[in-house]
Amino acid sequence: MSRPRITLKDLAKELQLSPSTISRAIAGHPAISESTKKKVRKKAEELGFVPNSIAAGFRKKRTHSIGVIVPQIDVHFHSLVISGIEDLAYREGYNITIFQSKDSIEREKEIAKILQNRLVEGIIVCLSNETKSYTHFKKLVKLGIPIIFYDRVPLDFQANKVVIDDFGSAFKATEHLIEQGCQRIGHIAGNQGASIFKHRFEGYKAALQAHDIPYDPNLVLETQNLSYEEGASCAHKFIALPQIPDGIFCSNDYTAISAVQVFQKAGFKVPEQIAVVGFSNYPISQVIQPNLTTVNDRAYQMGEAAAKLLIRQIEDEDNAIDFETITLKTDLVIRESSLRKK
Amino acid sequence: MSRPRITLKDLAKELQLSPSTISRAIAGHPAISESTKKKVRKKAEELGFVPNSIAAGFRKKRTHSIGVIVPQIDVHFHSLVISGIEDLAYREGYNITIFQSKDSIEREKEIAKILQNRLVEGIIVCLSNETKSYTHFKKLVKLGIPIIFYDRVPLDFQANKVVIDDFGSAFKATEHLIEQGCQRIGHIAGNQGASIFKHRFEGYKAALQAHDIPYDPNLVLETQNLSYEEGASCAHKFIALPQIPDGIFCSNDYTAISAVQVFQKAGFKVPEQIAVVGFSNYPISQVIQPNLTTVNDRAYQMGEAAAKLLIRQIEDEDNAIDFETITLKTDLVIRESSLRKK
DNA sequence: CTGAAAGCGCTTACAG
DNA sequence: CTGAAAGCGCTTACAG
Repeated sequence: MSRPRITLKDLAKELQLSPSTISRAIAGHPAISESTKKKVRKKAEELGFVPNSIAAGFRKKRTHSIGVIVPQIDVHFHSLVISGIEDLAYREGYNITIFQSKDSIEREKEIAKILQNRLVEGIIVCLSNETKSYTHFKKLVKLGIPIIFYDRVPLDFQANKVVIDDFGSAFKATEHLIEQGCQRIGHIAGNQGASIFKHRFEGYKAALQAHDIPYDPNLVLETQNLSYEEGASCAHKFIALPQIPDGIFCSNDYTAISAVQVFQKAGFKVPEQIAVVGFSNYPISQVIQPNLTTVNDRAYQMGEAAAKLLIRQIEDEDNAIDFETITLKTDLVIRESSLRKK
Repeated sequence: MSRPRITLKDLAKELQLSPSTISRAIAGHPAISESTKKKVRKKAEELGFVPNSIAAGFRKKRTHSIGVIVPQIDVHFHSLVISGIEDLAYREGYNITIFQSKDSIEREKEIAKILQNRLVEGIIVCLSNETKSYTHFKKLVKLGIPIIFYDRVPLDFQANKVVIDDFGSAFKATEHLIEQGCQRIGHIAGNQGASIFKHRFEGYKAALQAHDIPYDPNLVLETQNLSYEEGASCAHKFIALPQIPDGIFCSNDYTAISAVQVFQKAGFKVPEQIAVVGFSNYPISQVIQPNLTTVNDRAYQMGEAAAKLLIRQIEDEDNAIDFETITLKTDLVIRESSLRKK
């Protein structure tokens, strides 16, 4: 398909100048006279010269490429994060190369291996949910490639991380239910093996305590994946309790929405009889009836922050920066599903 | 950050062999003896040698990189397409570099300019909705870079395209409403400047005609962006008609969902009084009540098909392939919102 | 089976 | 202000 491309050398021959001069003229080097620059640019335009940035990058040992590893691109949270990464990277002159681990530790390891090859100057990762050890990433760090983790971050591993304040978000969400008059608040929890869900659970408990509401373990249901189906089954369990909760804090929007639907079908009014709060502010939360109160987890900003931090590390020549953890604030988006007082 | 990396030369010196031999041994060249290969691999492992694939790619004039330009990553349709592209590319040993045009023709042009630089071997594009002329892509084609368009594809421009059968999908969807007993079927249409929405409109009309139902222009409402808000306002207009439609075919799921909600709030039963069909099979369509009947537009398969076609073109050495258009089949996912007969 | 040499397309320290 | 030369880390046609 590709026909021979015009190179610096071709331009040089054509203009009776040295390749060095052409290179400098194209790059806008101050030592080159304006008249030469003009001549070179005109000829370059005429011949359709486009610098081969692979060659330049190879020479300068730069690719201006950032690797991104996500479990699954079409999960809305991740696509929003990627959008934030891309926007910031684009502004800063970097491009992003994306890989999906498909939540498989094997594939994540393969990808990590590929990325040893100098294709990217740094990496942004959300761990697969199978990942328990981080040796494949340690190898990359050892090779001098900076890595930023976001959302699902490694625990026992010194690294750069961007996370949200899960504890504080859960605290605020639960407190909001209390302020709406709820006294018996349930919690649909994510897998407690993951720190983010543990922190949310703890924020929930702390809010109860802060308001002198006794903690009742029967009101907390742990799920595997916070799936739509699990949300429904949790809701059925809540209904089957001797005394039904009057408020539910859910660790994501899917479970919150399916719980709302189960409650409604069973004849309970949301929010009047049971108020519900979700987590993540998925687009769907503003579409279902009633609109769902939820925590805006700032996925886009998380992507921006991760990219900004990574680029800073890449360009930090004297390697002065140690590891850094950025915690992003969230806000509670109050909608109809929890609003009893107007 | 980066410490000096081990190169072929280092390995060669260490093992008293020539760089050529090392290169061949690592690549598994058949001419090299097994014993040498074993020695080289052992030493490579020991010193942590990782081939610099940028250097190799530069030398071989290959990057194994595919560029993808989408309007917006966090639009579910596009993230699903990207997921399909990534999966296929990964299997074939390519990586994907992603850019967002943000539906801005300016940004799309900038990106096209960047991609002249030999970073990628081919490009997959969904046009920005501002794009009317294709000179920026023609330049890339002239440079020998293969391009595949998907979904929003250029009309008056010879190119490789992957699309779905919009006409046939709309026909099937409308016919389904007729089979459910609808006799007065409305249509919420997308911007008729876009071919995909025009084809859907035409499929709708053709189905009516095929079943001897007169076409009534009052039952067709054109929108700008098929937004949730526009869907609601269309629904209000339908309600205000002297005679309300008993079925609606919508060009996407957002408008379908908001229409359903407006109808329900106004006291109409869906599907009993008004049956509704959407388009795209967004995740939300299986969550809202009633579940939405919709056209599965095979976004993931579209990504796979585009990547497959592109890689074929990249690897088609003698440039034997002319332009190609792939039309994917869709299927109608029948759910509660249109199902009157059980 | 192994090696010496050339070269991919740039950039840049050095020299003038 | 411009040029000659070296080199980034590989691969490969050619030679033996």
